[in-house]
Amino acid sequence: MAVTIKDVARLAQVSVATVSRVLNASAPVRDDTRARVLAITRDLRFSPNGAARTLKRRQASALGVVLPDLYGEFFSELLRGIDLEAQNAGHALLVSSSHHDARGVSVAVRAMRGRVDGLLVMAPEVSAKSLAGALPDGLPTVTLNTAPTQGACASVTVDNVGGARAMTHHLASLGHRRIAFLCGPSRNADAAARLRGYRAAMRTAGLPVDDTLVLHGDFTEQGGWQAARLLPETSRRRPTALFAANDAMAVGALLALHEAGMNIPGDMSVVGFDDIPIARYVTPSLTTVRVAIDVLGARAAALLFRVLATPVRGGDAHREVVPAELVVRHSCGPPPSA
Amino acid sequence: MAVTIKDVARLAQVSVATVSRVLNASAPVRDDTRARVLAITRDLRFSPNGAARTLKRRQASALGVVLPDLYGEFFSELLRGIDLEAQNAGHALLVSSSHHDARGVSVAVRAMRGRVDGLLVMAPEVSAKSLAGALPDGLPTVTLNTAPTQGACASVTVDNVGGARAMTHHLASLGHRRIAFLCGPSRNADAAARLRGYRAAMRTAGLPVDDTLVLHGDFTEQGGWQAARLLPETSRRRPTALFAANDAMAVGALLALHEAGMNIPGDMSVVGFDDIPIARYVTPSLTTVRVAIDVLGARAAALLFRVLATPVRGGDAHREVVPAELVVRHSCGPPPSA
DNA sequence: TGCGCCGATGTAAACGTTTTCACGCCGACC
DNA sequence: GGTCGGCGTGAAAACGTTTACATCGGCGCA
Repeated sequence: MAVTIKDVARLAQVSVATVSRVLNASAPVRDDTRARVLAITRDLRFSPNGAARTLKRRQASALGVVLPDLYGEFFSELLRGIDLEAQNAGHALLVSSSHHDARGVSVAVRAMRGRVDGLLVMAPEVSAKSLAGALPDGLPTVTLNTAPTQGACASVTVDNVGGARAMTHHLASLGHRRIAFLCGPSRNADAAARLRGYRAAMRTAGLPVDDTLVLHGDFTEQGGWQAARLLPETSRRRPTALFAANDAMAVGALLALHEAGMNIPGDMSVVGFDDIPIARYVTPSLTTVRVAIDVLGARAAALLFRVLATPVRGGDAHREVVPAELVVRHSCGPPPSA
Repeated sequence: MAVTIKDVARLAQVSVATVSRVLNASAPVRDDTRARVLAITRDLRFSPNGAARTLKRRQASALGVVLPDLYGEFFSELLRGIDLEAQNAGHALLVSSSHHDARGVSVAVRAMRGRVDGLLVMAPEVSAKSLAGALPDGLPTVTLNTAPTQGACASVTVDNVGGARAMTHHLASLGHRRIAFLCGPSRNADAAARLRGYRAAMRTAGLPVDDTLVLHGDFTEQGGWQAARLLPETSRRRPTALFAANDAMAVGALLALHEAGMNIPGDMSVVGFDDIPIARYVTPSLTTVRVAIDVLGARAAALLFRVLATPVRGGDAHREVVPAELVVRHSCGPPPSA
């Protein structure tokens, strides 16, 4: 029913081989023959069947992108960065989201076999071990922001530790001594890394890491609101600064503290992580850590292409880290006692 | 090199046909045979080659998504809605963006032939005619928010006219008589429809549509800022309300008017369109028109599946409109004179 | 007992490309 | 003038599946 290379060949009175050669410029063809073939191709609006081409060439010109979710600006930016790089290389993107557990990732990945040349996998909530089990054997893969795999799998991560450390240091140097940290989901690798950075910086600054200073959150605005709501009622040992593990929670916290009649940053400093666009618009504007998410995506795609280009699948497990940079706005200041 | 169905067949001591039957449950197979095949499949971590499967089955279990861009929350939400619906139907998404002109759309679409079952195309800046030329013959397509095609092509659009009309009516009923409209890009179909809605409502309210009331913008925050900057200096015929064709521009305008020392909404009302998340967080929070973008995406995907399911390609050109709803916040009020 | 049917399996032909191999032709070289 | 090599082309074999068709044993039924 659909027009195939055979139809073109028949009408142009050449063999299918010649048509293929014309379309791919893969071998010399006489000028008049080429012209005839191209004319028919245009007339029939022929375009080669991607599946057949992929099958024969053993290369799909597509990258698989497996994401835990598609909600919010983070993924939008990530995808944009990836797309930019993929488009440059003439590759399409086969995306699949809502895969939170290893099983989900596994089925998504299996469905992609034979239709993509490589995989970009982001699964911050899946342990390294089960992820390794879910990934296929033959397919080059780059993991994004995932707990480090022992397997020989390239990866790109954000410098969560460095960013969190820089932020904590900043707060400490403003004079804060009791700095609370609002965690993300417990199994999330990003969240864990940020907590580590906070802890390390607190130690370096000679500040105690009291367990009551570490609050539990879930990366949602709602969660941030709930966690912060209880804060004003804390006794005199109340923290003077709140470091939320992501901006969404920081925004929620801002809201809660505001509702409780607190002055930010006068009574308490509140800071976040990610620098989502909203961070600039809340009042007071949010001090945070900027992650160039599109760069993260682009770097991951670029790395994947490099892996694809190297003929030998070296087990060197290339690892890249994209920097995270402190952005100081108006939601933090010196502690009230100072 | 990669493991194929033949390897499985050989090790399980059956024919490839039987393996296929087991994996697809397409014909009865004896229990012990099935068990043997499944065991080997697991052992070898076999998963069928998608390209081969697609080629033979003549169905890809994938949808093509062609977008003008990937920037910002709009596309993120759109994609999420589409993904939701596609995932339900067991389909993957092949996305391709940065196609602003008909040529770009054309190459993107051609690259997808044979790898997708249907197409979701969003190209608000491409005229109906050239879009029709770019779309392939055999591939079912649903256009999103695109100027109505005369071709028999299903489409889903946002009720831009209705939304703009509702907003204009709201402003008029607050007492505004000079309501300025900040346009989007000139060839953008959404922008054009919103302008039409504004004009219609002005007429209905018996208000004059002065040409000096219609400002040119480009849907960016920057553009909104520039357009609004000149506003305070306007003579006594200055508008008392500014209706921006999208939220990004409204936010820019808010900023510019603020910088010029104007009080919003005391001195001037500012409203937008889209209800992007930021709209809630700017001060004053932005009155706007809410478009459930994820619903738009989901509806489009659902419609495409329905088209795919109908065996006869009827030329009925199903058309769906998703409603747009007025959201009143704090950036608008009665005009200063009132 | 013979006929027909069904259930379980194998064989092989597609699907639409790309690519290897072979072939005929022409000009060049010894 | 025969051999050699490159250029343009066609025939056909892949690529990894699914599936129509064939085969074969066993069972029910007349």
